[in-house]
Amino acid sequence: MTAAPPRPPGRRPPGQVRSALIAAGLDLARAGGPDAVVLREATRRVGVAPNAVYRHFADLGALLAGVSVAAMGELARRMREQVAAVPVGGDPKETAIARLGALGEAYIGFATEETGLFETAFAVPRHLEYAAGTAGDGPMPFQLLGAALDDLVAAGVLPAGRRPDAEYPVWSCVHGMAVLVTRGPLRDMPEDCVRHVGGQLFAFITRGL
Amino acid sequence: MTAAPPRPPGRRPPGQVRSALIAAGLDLARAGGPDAVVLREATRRVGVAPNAVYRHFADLGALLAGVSVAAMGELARRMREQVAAVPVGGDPKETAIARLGALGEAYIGFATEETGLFETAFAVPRHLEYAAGTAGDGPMPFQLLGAALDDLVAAGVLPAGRRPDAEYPVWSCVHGMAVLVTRGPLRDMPEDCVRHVGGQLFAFITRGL
DNA sequence: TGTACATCAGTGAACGCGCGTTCACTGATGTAC
DNA sequence: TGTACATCAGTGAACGCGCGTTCACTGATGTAC
Repeated sequence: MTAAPPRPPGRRPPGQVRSALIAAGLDLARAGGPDAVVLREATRRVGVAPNAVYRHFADLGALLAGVSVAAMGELARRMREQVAAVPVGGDPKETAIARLGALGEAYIGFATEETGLFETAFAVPRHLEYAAGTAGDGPMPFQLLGAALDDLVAAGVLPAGRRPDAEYPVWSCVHGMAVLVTRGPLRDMPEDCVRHVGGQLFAFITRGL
Repeated sequence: MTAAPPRPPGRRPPGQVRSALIAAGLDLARAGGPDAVVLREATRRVGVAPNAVYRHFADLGALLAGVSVAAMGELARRMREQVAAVPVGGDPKETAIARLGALGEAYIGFATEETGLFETAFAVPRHLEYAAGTAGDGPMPFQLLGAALDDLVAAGVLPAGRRPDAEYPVWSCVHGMAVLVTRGPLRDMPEDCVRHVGGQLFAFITRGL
């Protein structure tokens, strides 16, 4: 687990060590959450001396921040995928609602299946990236939710007067359930029960909008 | 910060060291969350040798669990207080709704003002205590929410058919907002903005019920 | 009432651990003349 | 085209730190006879 394939010491192609450190950090985060992202272990996995990190990051915090952003990008990627899989061409109202549901399912699915990454994504304050939108190769979760809500308004499901700041209640619901179910008191609720509660939550949200 | 008043070494009244360790752990948790609950620092504050802990707890995990339960009890106490402050005798519907609002406000207030304790309360899985109800000197948060929902049914606000498991969506909403606002991406949202979003969330919940 | 003894909450000293970080260095790469 | 030199990504060794835990101990408290 701690050994990297034996590598001749020396210089690597530019940028490779940096991205390898992020990747190793992601693996550590996947397995153990943000606290498991540890400088020395990351360097061991990359096959590099511990202090080599400082050529690419100011300190451990900077590395962790990079890992956190990557984890958030991974969540966003998954949300984008799942929303893109919603069939188009049917009733616009139903399509818009289904898109919102797909976002929520992706969010909770990611939290459930990749709990360590999920935690890591929220472990470091990265206000700028979240607000500005694209930290990866596409819109981030908050923007995706905003777009889905705009669709709901366009489809006539959500009254325009309730649109402003509607992100927050919806996000709160879904994030709260994700946290309660993965790290909170509901953490070992059986899976079908989680599914049931998830469906209930979705009904609750659509009523609330 | 690390010094305790000089104390003659030796035996203390029974149970005192144990509760002092929990109290010291709570102080550490208050200031720095669950990761700050550290065995040696707790013993320093109590004025006792580090290994004295093992007379009262199996290990650090057991101490942390005790601190966690105490923190959860503190949250519950605050919720009970705030719900008891809701004036009675008016319209039963409005009273029942106001009680639910008081619970939510207490929850988010606690998360905001005592973020370290809030995190610590949820840091350790204590399924038994949560499920069984009273870990402190009164009902725990989950039971309080259940009672408030029962009141809503009795007052005719919440249709009885939607009562079963209604705890989960509501809890998710409130918990999610508490997390997002204290440790999540919204962590340094200005206070009046948080208040606004909180009100919006409450409206969202009452619509959803 | 007095005495022997078990219990038990405390002590001091030490253990090994893995961590983040700093230092002075080396040697390859790329650039200026 | 060749040579001197700056840049920079890597190295090995060491630093101090605070942690959780274990060990053999001591001395007061409470109990049995």
